[in-house]
Amino acid sequence: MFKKVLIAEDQDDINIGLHTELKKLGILEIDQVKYCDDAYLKIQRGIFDKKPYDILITDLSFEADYREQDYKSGEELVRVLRKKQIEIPIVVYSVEDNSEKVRRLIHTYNVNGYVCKGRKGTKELIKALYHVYKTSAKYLSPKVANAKQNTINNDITDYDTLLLKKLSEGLSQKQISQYFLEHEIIPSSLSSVEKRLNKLKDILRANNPAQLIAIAKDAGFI
Amino acid sequence: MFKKVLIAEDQDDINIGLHTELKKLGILEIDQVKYCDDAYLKIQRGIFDKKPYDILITDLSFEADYREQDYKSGEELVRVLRKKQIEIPIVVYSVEDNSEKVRRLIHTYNVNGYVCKGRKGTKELIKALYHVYKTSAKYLSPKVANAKQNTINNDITDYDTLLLKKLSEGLSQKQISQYFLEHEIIPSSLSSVEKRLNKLKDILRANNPAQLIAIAKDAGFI
DNA sequence: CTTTCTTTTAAGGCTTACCGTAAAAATTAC
DNA sequence: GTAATTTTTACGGTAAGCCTTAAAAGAAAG
Repeated sequence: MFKKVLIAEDQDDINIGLHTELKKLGILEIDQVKYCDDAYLKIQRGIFDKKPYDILITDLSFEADYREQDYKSGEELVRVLRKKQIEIPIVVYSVEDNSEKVRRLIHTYNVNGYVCKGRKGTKELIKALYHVYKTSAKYLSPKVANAKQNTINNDITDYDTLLLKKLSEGLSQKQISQYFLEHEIIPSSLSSVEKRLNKLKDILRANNPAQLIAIAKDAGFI
Repeated sequence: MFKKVLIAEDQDDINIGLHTELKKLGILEIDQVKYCDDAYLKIQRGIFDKKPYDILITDLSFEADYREQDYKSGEELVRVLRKKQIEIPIVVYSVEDNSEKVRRLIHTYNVNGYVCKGRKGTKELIKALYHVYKTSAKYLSPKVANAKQNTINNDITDYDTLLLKKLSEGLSQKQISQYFLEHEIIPSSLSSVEKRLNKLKDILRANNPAQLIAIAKDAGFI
């Protein structure tokens, strides 16, 4: 099994829980950090000292506080690691279950596993660790197993989330069109904004902008 | 200190973490449930057996799964307990930090403490437990300490929240008026719905229904 | 009971959203 | 290069939301 593990997770109760469980697996070196910047530094340090971590377990969302951070989320941490060619095995451990995000992490950043926190989160995490240790295949929680296929992509794009965000900020469709024009985001015409919004209402089964925002908020797009 | 504690929390890693920490405090009987229904039954059973729990620590959000539940959230659990006159001390332990929800829990359901999960969540929870054990005052995490005042948002009535809810469900103003008429909620006219919505937009500083829903969601009214 | 005040309802013009159609521009295919 | 396809933009009519004014109904005061 892995011997030297780094956990990036800001919630302290989860840290205690994970520490308790991983110790039971016989993992001796378990380092835990509450900020992504610390994780990055520790990983770099490990490489420098020729004692690299065997695996990184990271959350996605980290609460912002007084400490200024370069990397504010697990995704940013993963991005910089891969960008710097640091090929440490990574398992993401998060409550998020948005397929698009999972797909991105798996395919773009080549993370080795994605485990959803929940009633059986730690059990699945342990399964994922064994899985990643033994095989080269990706481990995915049952909840997000469908994210493996990189094909079906009728999901929500960055353009869409920006659109929803602007709508939730009180801009009219006309104003959004104007905003897109000014910020050179294409398509920017009122018609296009309308069309996109229509598609979103179709996908999210909303009758009007108000319900659209309600659903988008609940689903976590904005 | 409390001797018999019940924890309602669905995430298993947090359960392990809390168990580890509370055991250190010398609490002998720590029961943990992953569903609100189970929490309710256990509390009832404790009273029936004349061995009631000293305190309930509960999360707010519970993930829905195959098991059908009567009480689907911590708030519903708290509501039914207070409705049945079960005056067990309660500390809510959640990631949510919106003041309106905290205010509602504190004032309407008379919970004894509200602790935000986070980097120092368990430490604060322990502080809250001591606080509730020793005093009759409410314990609030620093993040939500401002929720103590019950003054600010008294303008928003039950009528308003229903209105916002219906709006978020995709009903047009006309349909909401119709709904009110059918359910004998007064005022029900389209004009009145408009007027009230206008006032809400004024209070919550929203430009249009979409932003209104966004703000209401964030503030926890719906 | 009458007057006064507040709340509720009604009606108008005016703006924004919604929906279909179609032209213009950009991609892709040939 | 042209033709075909998709994407983006434009326009027009209907519905919904927005805003003001004012009448009708209810509640409070004399």
